Amino acid sequence: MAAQKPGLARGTRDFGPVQMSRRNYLFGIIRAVFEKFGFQPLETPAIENLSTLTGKYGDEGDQLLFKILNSGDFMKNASDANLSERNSKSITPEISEKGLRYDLTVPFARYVVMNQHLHTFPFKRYQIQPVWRADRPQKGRYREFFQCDADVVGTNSLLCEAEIVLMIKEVFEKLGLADYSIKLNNRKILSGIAELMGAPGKEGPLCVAIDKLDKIGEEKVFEELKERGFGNDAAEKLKPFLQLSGSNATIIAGLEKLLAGSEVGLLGLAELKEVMIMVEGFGIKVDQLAIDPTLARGLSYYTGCIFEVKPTSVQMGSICGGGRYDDLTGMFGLPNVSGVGISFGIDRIYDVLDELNLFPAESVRTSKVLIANFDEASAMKSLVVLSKLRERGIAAELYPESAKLKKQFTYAESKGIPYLLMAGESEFALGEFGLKNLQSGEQKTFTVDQIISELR
RNA sequence: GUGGUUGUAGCUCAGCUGGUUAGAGCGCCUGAUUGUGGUUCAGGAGGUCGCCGGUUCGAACCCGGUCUUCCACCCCA
Repeated sequence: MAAQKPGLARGTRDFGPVQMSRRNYLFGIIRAVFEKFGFQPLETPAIENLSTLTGKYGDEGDQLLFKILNSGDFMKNASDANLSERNSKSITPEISEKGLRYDLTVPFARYVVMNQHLHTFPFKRYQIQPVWRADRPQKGRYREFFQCDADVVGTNSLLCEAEIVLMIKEVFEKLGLADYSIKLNNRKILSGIAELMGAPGKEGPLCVAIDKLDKIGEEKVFEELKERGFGNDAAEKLKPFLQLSGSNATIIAGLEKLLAGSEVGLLGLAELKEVMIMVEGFGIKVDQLAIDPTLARGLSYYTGCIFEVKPTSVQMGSICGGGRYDDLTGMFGLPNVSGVGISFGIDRIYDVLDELNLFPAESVRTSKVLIANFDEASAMKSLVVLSKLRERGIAAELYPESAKLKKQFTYAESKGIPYLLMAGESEFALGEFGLKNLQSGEQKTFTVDQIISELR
């Protein structure tokens, strides 16, 4: 039988030792920051009931859900009508009731509602797990990728928003990434703009259109708005908003005037101002933070502040995003619990750091020393040495065969092991061993105890 | 989901208007060097040209389908 050719499912990747070392380095930094801000870990299943997932991400999102075929004879419940019409959309609920999670926020909301009794509010959790989207893959866009989320539910305090900004700053500072911007806006401001344009409640289409601003330009945005049913004077009303620029203070002052006729809009602005004041209150300057009233991104469940982080020196989509959602737990029967959160897209951050060569060399984990294997008897005696090294916390390994030294050297080098220990017959006779630094080529003779203090 | 694009050795890529045994560099393996790698030299292995089908006397090359990659749209981390 011909062997089948191995391959990966579209949009998925394997992560080798080097990649995993770097990914763990990223996870470690993000986790440490989350914990420092008082967030506690949580994990939820990869698989959720489709009823939990659908209707939370908008029509587009629903389309991108990976659905799981029912176990067993999944066709027995499929209706003849849908079968003969080959109607995929209406037959889906008949043959699939589970799906892969699309993000971590909705499963979190589900968890909160199911476990209200366990937690006192506000509840702060972080969650680092993969999510799946049946999107068409591109650079920085995968079908399986990890999100690193931190969310607070059960408080309306804008302190949470301010702390999110600080966490973003700290994570990227620790990663050595300086070229990025944190864009901040508020859904209520967008609602206000829609209201002033004479199309209250239509912030959805408005968002979609103005989000394309830097791609297609003002004129095309206006055209699109017209197509989507905005009135003729809508464009004129929108223009001044699009032209706002300058410092955050200038933009706030501008918004103050422009939004004067909209109660929601002013509410959103007040929230923005408070977040800015709180960030300032921490005594930390966040130069990357920029208020952008045209920032429209975010899933459909956002209702207040929205965030987006983009690298500025690398061609890449957002590497971090989030916002406040007032009604998510309400969809599962627990109303009046507001939440706000942030999600770091580790796979994109990885690509950005890789492109900018920002991974420290030490981020690759490997043994500190390789004990050369000269012959069976010496190898046997090396085992005690190996134990002693490991007892003292030194990652060490013995080459498993008495291969040629050249081969053992090559092995150590390719694995990035910095030291090679010569442990043959004569060394054991003397009780002293040659320790060679593979990078410098320098070799010195030590007793086992000296080796330990040398390598620690 | 729509339109386009890519696919040749482990890696980066050549391969003329279809014409015999498909090449290079790097890497890998062996030896020079029976216990000291990274340099040098000598040799060697490795490809059903993404997959399936079609046209043709003959296909890596042309055509169709499919998968994959990347790009645009859509949306997003």
